[in-house]
Amino acid sequence: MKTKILELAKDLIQESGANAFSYQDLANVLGIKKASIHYYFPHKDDLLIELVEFYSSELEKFLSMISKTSSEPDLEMDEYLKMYEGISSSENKLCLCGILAGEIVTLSPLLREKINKFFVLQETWLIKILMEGESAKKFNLKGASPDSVAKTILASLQGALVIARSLHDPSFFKQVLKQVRENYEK
Amino acid sequence: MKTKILELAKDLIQESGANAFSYQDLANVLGIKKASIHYYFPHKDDLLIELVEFYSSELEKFLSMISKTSSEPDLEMDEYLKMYEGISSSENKLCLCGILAGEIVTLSPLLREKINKFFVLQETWLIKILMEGESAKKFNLKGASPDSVAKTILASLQGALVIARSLHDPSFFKQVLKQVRENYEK
DNA sequence: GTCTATACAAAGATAGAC
DNA sequence: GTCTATCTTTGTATAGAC
Repeated sequence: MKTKILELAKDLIQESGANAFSYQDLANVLGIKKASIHYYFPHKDDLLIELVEFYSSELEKFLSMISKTSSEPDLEMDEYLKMYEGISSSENKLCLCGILAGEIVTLSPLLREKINKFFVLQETWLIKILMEGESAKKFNLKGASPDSVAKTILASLQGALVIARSLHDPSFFKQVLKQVRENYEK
Repeated sequence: MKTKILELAKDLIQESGANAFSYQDLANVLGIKKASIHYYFPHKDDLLIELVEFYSSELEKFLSMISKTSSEPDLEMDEYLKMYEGISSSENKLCLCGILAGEIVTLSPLLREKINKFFVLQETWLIKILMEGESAKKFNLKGASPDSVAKTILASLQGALVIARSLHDPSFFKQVLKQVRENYEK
């Protein structure tokens, strides 16, 4: 049940954010009473923290899976971008940490840290891949630092998710994605 | 007083979002009772709609002011990007419509339309400037369409605002900004 | 582990006095 | 226009029975 709660909370928050979703929403879908959810997560913050940890560990697994499956930087980057495409094509959802970052001011200090680690994790991974791709002559950063390009890719993807969803325009995301590749492709 | 309410609501929402701010918050700062705010804006949605209209008209004025002051596309673009830098350097704030877009699922249909018009307004302006810059041989879009580049600039800036604020790292925004220029500079 | 019941606070909103 | 007072609903949370 604990896992079911986390999975559902993830979906609901990716749609509405942390402030607009409630234990009642969870209870309605799961067919239990909201008091029962407090058994697993006494405070909402407990749930949010565990959720971000869960989400981050999923990402971590995904990123290391990529590196094992395909050893070519360009293919690894493709897999990474495909992950974002998946979020964009799932109706009405954003990246969990992207939507939470928009609410960051209203969240607890510990939760903020966890969210920030999520971004740093991606940035670090991107830098690594970009450097590998450059060394292997697969990428061309056109004089920019891997650091700058990594940050820009991350920002573009997160921003594109938000705007594309708002506009109900999946092609918005796709166009940005295509343009993002220009930052590192030869 | 109506203007004061709008100005304050703008600040509060740019920090916390529409769902996490209340009439009580406004009343506390303005030194009046929350019932008094209902006199100006019977429903919260009324306030939000008028606020987005207000914010969009400010943007519209700003964009046409740019075009009158400096007639060079590259300088106009600089002014536009400076506006975003201003948001990023104002502690804890995002673009009003950026933060609302993150909450879009929880907002009224009319409000959604207004928010979307805000993005379209910027995109349209960016396309125009990019095309002018290309014609004047000031910009180089490297084979990409003005449309794609405009969407990417918009997404990058909005995403960078969110992440930079979350990380408490103004340099994150600055690095992305520098990289964004690579999309159109010669 | 899930329930009922309940406490407590906050939010959006309205009525009517001044 | 602003106030007091009040209503209604919702959200977070806890106590204690089963």
